[in-house]
Amino acid sequence: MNSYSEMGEEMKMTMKDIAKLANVSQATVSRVINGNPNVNKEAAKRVFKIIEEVGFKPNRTAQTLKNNASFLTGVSVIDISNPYFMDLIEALEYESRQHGYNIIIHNSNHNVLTEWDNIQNFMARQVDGILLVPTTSHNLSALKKLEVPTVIITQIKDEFDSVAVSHKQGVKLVAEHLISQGHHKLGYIGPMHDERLLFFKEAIFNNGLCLRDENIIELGSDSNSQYSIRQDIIKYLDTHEKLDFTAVFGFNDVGAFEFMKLMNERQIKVPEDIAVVGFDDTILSKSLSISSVHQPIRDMMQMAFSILQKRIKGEIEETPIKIELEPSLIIRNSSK
Amino acid sequence: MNSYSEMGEEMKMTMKDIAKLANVSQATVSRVINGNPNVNKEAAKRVFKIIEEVGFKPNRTAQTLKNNASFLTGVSVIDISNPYFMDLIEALEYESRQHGYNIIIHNSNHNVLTEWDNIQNFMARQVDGILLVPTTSHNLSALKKLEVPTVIITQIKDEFDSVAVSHKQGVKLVAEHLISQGHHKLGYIGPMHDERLLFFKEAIFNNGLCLRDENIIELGSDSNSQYSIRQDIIKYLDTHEKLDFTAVFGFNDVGAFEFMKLMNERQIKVPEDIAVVGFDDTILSKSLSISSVHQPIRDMMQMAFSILQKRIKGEIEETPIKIELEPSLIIRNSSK
DNA sequence: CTGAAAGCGCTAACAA
DNA sequence: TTGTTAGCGCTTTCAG
Repeated sequence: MNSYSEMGEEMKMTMKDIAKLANVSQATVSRVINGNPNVNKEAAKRVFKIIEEVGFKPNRTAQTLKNNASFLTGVSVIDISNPYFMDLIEALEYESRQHGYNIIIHNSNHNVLTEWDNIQNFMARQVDGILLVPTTSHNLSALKKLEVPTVIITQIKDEFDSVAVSHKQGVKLVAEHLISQGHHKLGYIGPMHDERLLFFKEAIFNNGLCLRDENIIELGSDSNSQYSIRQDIIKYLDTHEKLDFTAVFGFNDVGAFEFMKLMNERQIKVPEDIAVVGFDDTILSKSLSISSVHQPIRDMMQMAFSILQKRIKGEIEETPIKIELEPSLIIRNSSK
Repeated sequence: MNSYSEMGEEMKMTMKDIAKLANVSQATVSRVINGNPNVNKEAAKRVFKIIEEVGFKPNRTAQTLKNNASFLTGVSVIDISNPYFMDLIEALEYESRQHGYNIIIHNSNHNVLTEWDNIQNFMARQVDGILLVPTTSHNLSALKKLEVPTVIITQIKDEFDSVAVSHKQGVKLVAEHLISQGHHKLGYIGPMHDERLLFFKEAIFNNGLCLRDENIIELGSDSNSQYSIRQDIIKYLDTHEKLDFTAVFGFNDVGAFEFMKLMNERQIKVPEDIAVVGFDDTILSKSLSISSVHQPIRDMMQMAFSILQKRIKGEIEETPIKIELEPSLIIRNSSK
């Protein structure tokens, strides 16, 4: 009976234990595991056999400490309950697995302080890189100083590698679609300071129309939970007896979705009375058949990860890489 | 001089650096950080100041190695694209953050091998514990041998701490609800081997009725993606000219949801022609107003995490803790 | 109160 | 082809 199985409670094996069992030095075990060719075939075979038998796995923590590489990536998103970011996470879990990486996921909840906490935690955990959906630009300069490989996702930010869809183009598609459907009075659901609002106004203006302030259903920019979005829309509806627009654009699917549900509840017909278009093309727009701007999430995350990898390996020059993909508009029942 | 400092990249600070700057030994820095009271107030203040100034964070990897505690938890779920598991992940991210833990999330994709990979990876990463939504019971005995603190979630498994909702009770609520609505011919959407099917049959039988085999829309048990579920349902619909049931129970929301959408597409009225009930009460059932069995996810994950913590600290006896919560049925338009 | 030193599990010179 | 050894950054005796 081997000494390792003598105890009822088997201790966690280390290379030292394997070495003893295989009658080699611990360094040789390390060599075998790391595929170093300068090892006697017989010895290697012995080592492999033992490893197999006892199910040994090298301690990644020790490797991280020694190699200064953790194969960990930190991911911070602004709202984990939004299906869009869930899709992002799904894609990232897949993508990182393909490359032997693991991810640590954090929700910043639209909170700048929490986001900074997240970043600090990533650093303490020795992540090799960070993928960030930033709350605002608030933490970016401090993050830059940390000099940790970082790719900003879903937004394009100065001085950072960034992968995103062109919001401007996506919003333009929405505006032109609605206008081409004969809508002249448009509305918007979303935060005031969002670039999608600016682009929407711009696109409308370029078509000889304009977006009236009264037709903006403002959402609080910090608390974008489904519940608070619903409340914000209700507040608007309660203070506006009659809606002065025939088509509305939700800056994201959650906004469009909640609006859609409220319309249903109030017996207002979509698209007959009001057309609705969302953004992100999540399960929300798919389920209620809401037109929405589609983002190629898989591609985006694949690119983001690939850039991050290159950055980690130092394979690319310092100038930030900006990738802006073209979105497409998926037209569904809510706007035709 | 290595390539990093040549490139002007500031090296990562260590306790040694802080010690030098504060004119104390590295051990003292460690004491200060860990709140050891036996440190000169002045010295401590100096150390704190430096730490603050340079933004030092102790290396968690080194701590893990030394302390044999990582404050990492491994989470493996069977289908990350299912909103139900996304809700689970959201709750776990929140819960673990509250306790200073981080989670590593893996998708096993209903694949036993992938699940075992995930577990191996968790071990290599030195997680303090594992939260597992098991694919099958296949890996459980091997997992047991690893002697790592583990809590099984969403299912109750022998020999393991488990936290779940009573599937039996949930399914019973569904059956009784449908029957009380006057439905005598019932259908089921889901895998053949799932316990929910057994419980459904049982509950129906206890009400003097039975579930006919022809009314089972079988879903492949290994590939539960939204797409394949849809395909399975389509296959059934294509081979059954007329549906011989007036109410159907989807073993999860994805099944109910896809069925619902197909009914809409084929102009079959819900609930007039067919009533639909799902399971999990996810955003899917909420969006299409499908009745569904609600699971108290936040509570479940809170309990699961709490048990895991106690297990990690060795605060509880060896006999597994089983927690089975009562589900509730949320009745919506799809069945009334 | 404080510093020196051992060691967590691993990798990578360096010798042999 | 091997073993010995020196750390990676940290915590914790053990002396002083």
